[in-house]
Amino acid sequence: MALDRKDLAILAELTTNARASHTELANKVGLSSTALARRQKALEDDGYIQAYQAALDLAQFGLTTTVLVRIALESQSDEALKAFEAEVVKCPSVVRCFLMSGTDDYILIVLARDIQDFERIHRTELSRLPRVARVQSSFALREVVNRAVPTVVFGETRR
Amino acid sequence: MALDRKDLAILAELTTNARASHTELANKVGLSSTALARRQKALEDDGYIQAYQAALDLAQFGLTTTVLVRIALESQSDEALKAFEAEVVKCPSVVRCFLMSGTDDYILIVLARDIQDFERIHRTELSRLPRVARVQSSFALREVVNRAVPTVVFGETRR
DNA sequence: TCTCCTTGGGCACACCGACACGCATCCTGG
DNA sequence: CCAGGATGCGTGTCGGTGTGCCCAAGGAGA
Repeated sequence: MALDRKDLAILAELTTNARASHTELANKVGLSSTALARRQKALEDDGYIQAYQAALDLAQFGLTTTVLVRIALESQSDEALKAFEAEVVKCPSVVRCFLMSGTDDYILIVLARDIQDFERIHRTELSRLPRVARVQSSFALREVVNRAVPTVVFGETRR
Repeated sequence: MALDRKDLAILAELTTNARASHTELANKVGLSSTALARRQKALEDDGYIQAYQAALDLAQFGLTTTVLVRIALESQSDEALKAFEAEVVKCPSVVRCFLMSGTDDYILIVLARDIQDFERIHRTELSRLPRVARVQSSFALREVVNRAVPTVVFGETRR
């Protein structure tokens, strides 16, 4: 299935206003409400739209500190990876975890209230992860770009 | 303003089903639709809920490769930072960019179709960024955790 | 060239549900 | 005992959503 510009316009709008009604979207895209409803349903059924979710302001919850954590394991054996991953998914402050190529085995993104809070997270969550050989933390001083979807998606021109 | 468990339950549910109706949410949380409507509006007005957005399946768009890019600048002067940041926000394949403490100046998260596509991005987007001294790329082999909101948010117990 | 068929769009309508309001109740704290 | 805040119920109105039908455009085949 290929997407045309109107599909991309629908997706671009829904990534901003997920609760927009059919008529509302139809006006912005330049379609009738029924044609738009068909397209939107197709985008959902074909899996382009995974879900509709509320975006929370994490700063409002006091989570203003982002930390990148590099973790190297004692060994890269399959058993060690499985043991580590089974535990890291339980860490409540971890929002992302990548298994990486290169020297570092894993990279985590951790959200904390402040530096003191990260010390607590380091002690209660990270240091309890199994098979860890080395942990290296870097603090994010500022977030320059934060997009859910790369703009390249909406720039494609098919059809 | 403090949030109680019901507020957190509302937020937890809305981060999954942003289009849920008042009655639907009310049943899950254990409130009447009118009490829920008041709370939801308060959460929006107080800024806890920033927006409602559709989550796209980026793999459906062919973006299956995540790359972490470490960038060091020639100098950390304010002018160099500003020049770099003004350009990096224009890169269509960059989804996140942090100004970091420590040795690396910036860390980017880039989404690409595959390794060949990242070569193109490296050539057309990254290598054109100003004041760059060193670029180091690491490929994510797998995404172990990917959460929009840390689970710690919903575990708080106030009131 | 003509015709058939498919695909996508628009119009109209009817139904169902959501949303907002008013009011009574309850609980808690002063 | 009272006052304020929060809840729940009921109701009415409004809007969205889904359906059926028709139309236009384009492609395939005879």
